[in-house]
Order: sequence, then C-alpha cells, then structure tokens
Amino acid sequence: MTAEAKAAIAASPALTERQEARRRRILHASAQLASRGGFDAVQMREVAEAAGVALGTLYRYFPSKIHLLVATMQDQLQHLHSTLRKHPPSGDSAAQRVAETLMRAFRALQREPHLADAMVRALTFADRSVSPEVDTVSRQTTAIILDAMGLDHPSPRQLSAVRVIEHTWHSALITWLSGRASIAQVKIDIETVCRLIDLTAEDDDSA
Amino acid sequence: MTAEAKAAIAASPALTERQEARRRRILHASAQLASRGGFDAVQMREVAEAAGVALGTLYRYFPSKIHLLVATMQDQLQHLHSTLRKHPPSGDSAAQRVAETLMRAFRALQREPHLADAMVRALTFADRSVSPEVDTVSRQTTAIILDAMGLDHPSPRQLSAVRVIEHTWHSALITWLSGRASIAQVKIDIETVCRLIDLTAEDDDSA
DNA sequence: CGCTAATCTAGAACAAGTTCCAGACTTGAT
DNA sequence: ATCAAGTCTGGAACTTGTTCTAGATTAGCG
Repeated sequence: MTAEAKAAIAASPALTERQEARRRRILHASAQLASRGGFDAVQMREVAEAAGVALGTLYRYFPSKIHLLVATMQDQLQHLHSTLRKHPPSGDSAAQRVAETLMRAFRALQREPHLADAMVRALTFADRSVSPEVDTVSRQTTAIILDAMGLDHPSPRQLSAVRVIEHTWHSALITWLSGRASIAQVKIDIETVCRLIDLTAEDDDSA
Repeated sequence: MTAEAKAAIAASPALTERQEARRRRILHASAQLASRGGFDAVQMREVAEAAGVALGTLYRYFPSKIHLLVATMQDQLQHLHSTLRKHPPSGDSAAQRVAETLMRAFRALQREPHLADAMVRALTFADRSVSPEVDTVSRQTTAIILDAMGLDHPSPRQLSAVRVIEHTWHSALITWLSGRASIAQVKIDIETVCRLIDLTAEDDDSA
C-alpha cells in the first residue's frame, strides 16, 4: 500500500457526492461478487469493472482486497445492527439474549454463505496494516453483544466474557465455513460460551 | 490442486527413505523461512530452493502453500505435545492446568512470532480443500487440552467447553499476531474461557 | 472564465502462487 | 539386467493481487 493511499483512507471525511457514489458502487460490487463465489470470486479487476471504475481508483479507495472485504463487512454489520435494534432479542437472561442475537446473525450469514466466507476469511487473514479497520469491526460486534446484554457500563469481567464470546463467534464461523462443523455444532458452541455471561454476573470480586 | 496430487497426499503411506528425507527438508525449509518473515516470507520458490527440490516436486508433496504451512503446524504441535507430556502442568484444578498449558504454548509461540504468524494465518485461511489437515491440527490441540485436564472419557459438555477453548485460543492468537491485543490480554482471555471447565464440571444434567 | 492541484482512466508491468511440460532419473517387478 | 511406471528436474507459462505511468477529467479558487 502506498503512503498516499494510506492517508486517503485515514482521513476519510469530505468525499464529494460522486466519490461517495463510487465508494458505494465498489462496496456493492464487492458484496455482489462475494455472494456468488466467496473470497476467490472477489477479484479486484472484476470489482473495478462491475463498479465502473479504473483499477487504480479501486486501490485508491481500498488499498487492498482485504481492506475492501473488511469494509464490506463493516457495511453489512451496520445493516445487521440496525435490524437488531428494531427487533431486540426476547430472552430472559443476558446469556439467552446474546445467544439468540448471535444465532440470528448466524442465520443471516447462512442465507449468504459465500458472502460470509469472503468477509470472515478477510477478517481473520488481515495483517497489521488492516488493524484499524478490523478493530472497527470488533467494536461493532462488541456493541451488538452489549446491546443484547442490555449493559451500558460493563465490568472488566463482563468485557472479558464478551471478548471470549467474540473469539468463539469468529472461530466457530470459520469451522462452519470450512465444512468442519455443522450448524448444530456452531449453535452448541455459542450456547456454551454464553454461559460465561451468567458466570461473570455472579461473583465479580475474586481476581 | 490436481487430482493426482490429492491422491498422493491422501494415501500418505509408503514413502521411500529419500522421499521421507525430501519431505523433512521441505518442512524444515518452510519453518526456517517462516521464522524469518512470517507468512509472506514463505515463498514457494524459495522453499523449493532451500529444500533442494524442484518447484513441481514441492507441489507434489504439498499441494498448496496453505497445505505446507498447516503441515508445518502439525509438525510443531507434535513437538509441543511431546514436550508437554514430559513436563505436565501442575495446577490443582483442571481449569488451572489447561490455562497453564495454553500459556506455556503461547510463550513458545512468542519466541517465534513470525513462525506463529505463518502457521496461524494458514490455519484460519484454509478453505475446504485443506479440511482434513486442519482437522488433524484440531484433534492434536484437543488431545493436548484433554491431557491437561486429565480426562480420558470427557462428557459432551466438557467436549463443548474444550471446543470453545480452542476457538478462543485460535482467535486470541490472531488478535495478538495482528497487534490488536497485548500478551496480557491474551492471558486474560485464556483464563476467562478456562472458567468454563469448572462450570461444566459441576452440573452436567440440564440440557 | 481560467488555472492548478487533485483525481480518474486505460493499460502496461511486476510479484508470487500455481500449473504444465519435456526430458532425465529411480524404483520395483520380472 | 531390463523394462515400464512412476518420480524428479528445470523452466516456461498462466493467474490474480498490486504498483506504476501518462494522459484525460474534475474540483475548487481567484
């Protein structure tokens, strides 16, 4: 990635209307191609063509394929989060609500398994140059989980539990996407890790 | 990957001595290059040259870079497992012993962060064509954890907990390798998820 | 409007993973 | 020892992510 491209990404504000439209077209093309054939089907030349943009321009907006797919994930997560806000989970305990929320997200991913493949593979393959963007995704995920728990001021213990839940969520998705775990297996793993929430709710003293 | 290469890998038995030596040289070269510069530094041409083998031969033994690195991980895990057998963890509870074991493995990885990077990235990036090999790694990891727990016949509950621990282990490693989590953070996550073990040890009735 | 800097385009060029090929070498069976 | 089948070698070729360049277009400003 060139230095100027890095700067262009860092200082994201102040895009003209046409630039904003280009960005949208690129993200749309990315999601579309990903939905068809997953990570491998998102080929930079094809994204550029489908978005009606030169290859160099694509790289100005997203300095690598990984950046592009992580940005695509940010986009999708935002949709998901607003959907979830409108229809909050209904479980009695925090653990139930979190599990319910994650299973809902999981079902959404099952509807577009190729897209899920592209996004999750990009996320876990990302190296340090994509850390800020991956971190954003992580914060979005955390926000969704905390929403489901109904917490505004989580304790350090609870934050640790949320982190572990996110770890499990990502890794379980990978095993499912690579065909090494069934949907039922993922469900069990999610429910298992969510028990940590109840655990941290009880005793919050011992170091 | 060609069909014949797939067959060569599937039916691994009966390698001549020279072939076994070649395989060793390749794995050694892979680990060496990985130790230097991580995933990107393991370039197939360089591996072939360092192992004194033609590029086509390298691909006959390992049908892709991912296969090669996952095999490298199998190799390293085997070392680790035998080391751990000789010096078992000393904690009182199963959770303590597992956490101790994983932290020991983590410290080993910290000594070769580039190698860790190459192996873990390959593992999580692997697609379906590498599932059998990745599954082997997973079983090795499970065996190490069960050893630490001191269990021969784990309950389904306990197996679920172990699965979640593995998820957390892999994902926490990724966040550490990509610089998004500190060593201390990883330690906390491991200790947090290990509490699941104590949880499953207690009540093993409710569905 | 007219200028200047930034942006965009088309396309060549480069890098590394992967595939393919023709010929030399090994191996195993007879 | 010899032959057939399988394996290895060196190297070219192909694919796709990434970079670079020269010229056209656009945006913002006086």
